[in-house]
Amino acid sequence: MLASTMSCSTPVAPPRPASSEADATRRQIADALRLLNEHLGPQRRVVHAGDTLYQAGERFELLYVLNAGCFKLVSPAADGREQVVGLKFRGDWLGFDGIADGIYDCTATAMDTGEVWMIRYDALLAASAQQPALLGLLHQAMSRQIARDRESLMSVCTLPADARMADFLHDWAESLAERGLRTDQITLRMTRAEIGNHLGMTLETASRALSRLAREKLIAFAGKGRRDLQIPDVAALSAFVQRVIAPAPLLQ
Amino acid sequence: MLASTMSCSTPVAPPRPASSEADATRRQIADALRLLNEHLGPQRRVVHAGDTLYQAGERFELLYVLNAGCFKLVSPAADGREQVVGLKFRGDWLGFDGIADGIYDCTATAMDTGEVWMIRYDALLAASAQQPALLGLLHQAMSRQIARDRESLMSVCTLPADARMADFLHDWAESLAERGLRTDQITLRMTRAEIGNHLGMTLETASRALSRLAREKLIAFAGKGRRDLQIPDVAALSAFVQRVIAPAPLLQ
DNA sequence: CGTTCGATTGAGGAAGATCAATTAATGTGG
DNA sequence: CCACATTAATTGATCTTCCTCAATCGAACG
Repeated sequence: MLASTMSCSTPVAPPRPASSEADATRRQIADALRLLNEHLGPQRRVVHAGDTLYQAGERFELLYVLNAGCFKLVSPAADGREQVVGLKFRGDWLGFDGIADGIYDCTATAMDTGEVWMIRYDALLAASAQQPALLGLLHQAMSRQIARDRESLMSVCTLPADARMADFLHDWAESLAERGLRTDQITLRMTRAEIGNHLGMTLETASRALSRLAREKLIAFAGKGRRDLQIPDVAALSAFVQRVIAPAPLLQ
Repeated sequence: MLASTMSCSTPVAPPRPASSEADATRRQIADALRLLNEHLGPQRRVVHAGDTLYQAGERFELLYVLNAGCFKLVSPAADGREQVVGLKFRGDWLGFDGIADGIYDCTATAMDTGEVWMIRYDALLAASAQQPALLGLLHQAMSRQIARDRESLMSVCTLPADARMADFLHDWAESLAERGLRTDQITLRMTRAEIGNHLGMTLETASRALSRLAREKLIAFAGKGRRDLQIPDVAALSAFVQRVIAPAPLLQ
């Protein structure tokens, strides 16, 4: 299955025994996918970097569940502003924003080779009459998304640029870890401009933040370009965030 | 019914014929409440300013639908940070964040006298077997919330402080208008610190932003205190946002 | 009537945006 | 395969915005 050969980071066994929490998440994802597969036999679609699943403004019909690869969600405003509002990994659902008004309001673009399962919303509802657990999956995924979006908002609202970048990388690495992918070697498939946009800073500030984190050995650039990076210690990233928040815990 | 006597703004007929769009929203809300009432006969609860429906960390059991009044949602981070992640008005649902893990992860506090309907999540699911429209309501509300949260993120990420404040006031006014409440006289039931927190700025910056908007006649302070304010022209607020975004559309 | 809390306003400083130049990576046509 | 064009990333210099610190004012409350 594609899941084991595609992803944003090199998809081999995790470098260290995954925590039980990460294990739980991975099992949850596997169970969810199995359930969907058994009861809906969803149509598959292989995507390549740059492919879009749907565009803002299109009529909503399908939800997508990501089996491999990674996606970005870009939301356009009427006035031309664009915002990277989210990143999606294996097990994540896409398209919820279309349910309310029958129109997607962002664009989902693959950043990587991957595979998505297409779920007709009406078919899902119909099938969930027989199999209520399907509904549980949907609600859980939507609920999680709401919670995750709030964390993004908090990050942007309460952290300075460097910490925001650290928090972002931490989340990314954790998302990979939860899925059993290695986190010591990840590839950001976004430009500095896109990362900056997502984090509410300019591309220059994003670049500088990465440079500073590298200078402090919290990350390291692998490969030739500066898109592959290495996170020696994921926990050190959140420690950095904490340190920035805590004003002066020393001497007192 | 309480709906007609309580709200964040003086609850009389709208000052001008509501747009058909606002009408549609109002009808949608009324229909949704009727449906919930008929099929679930939800228990009611009257709340007063400061009451909480649930706290972050509590076990999830109930969803709430707001019939009157307004609420704020505050999300606490492990490290002590707090973020006002949303504001809720009549017709809005509260508690979605609890579905995924069975635990609420924010605190819902009334900012006003109001009435909420309590919906047992399991009862809702059970009832929706007979009445699929109930499920539609739930999904629509969750989907809308996801879309709205993204708009918040975009506002924080792309707008300078003044425009962010203008956008915030515009959204607030529009939320009231959609519900048939007057928008020319609204009461912000939050301190400057809370508003600033929600918008990712300090309380001083929030205060200055309000002062500047007042200086430009986009808002006016009513009453004696500075919590009641008047929005002579809601559209002018979004025009202001546009003006800030557009670099220099003149002469060229 | 004083106390307290919230709001406003000012002055100074710091974080981040903008402008600009340089370098590195990628792609293209010869 | 190389020269060249193009796009992304980095870094520096400057300027703006916003934060921080502080003082003052106003309203609400006991």
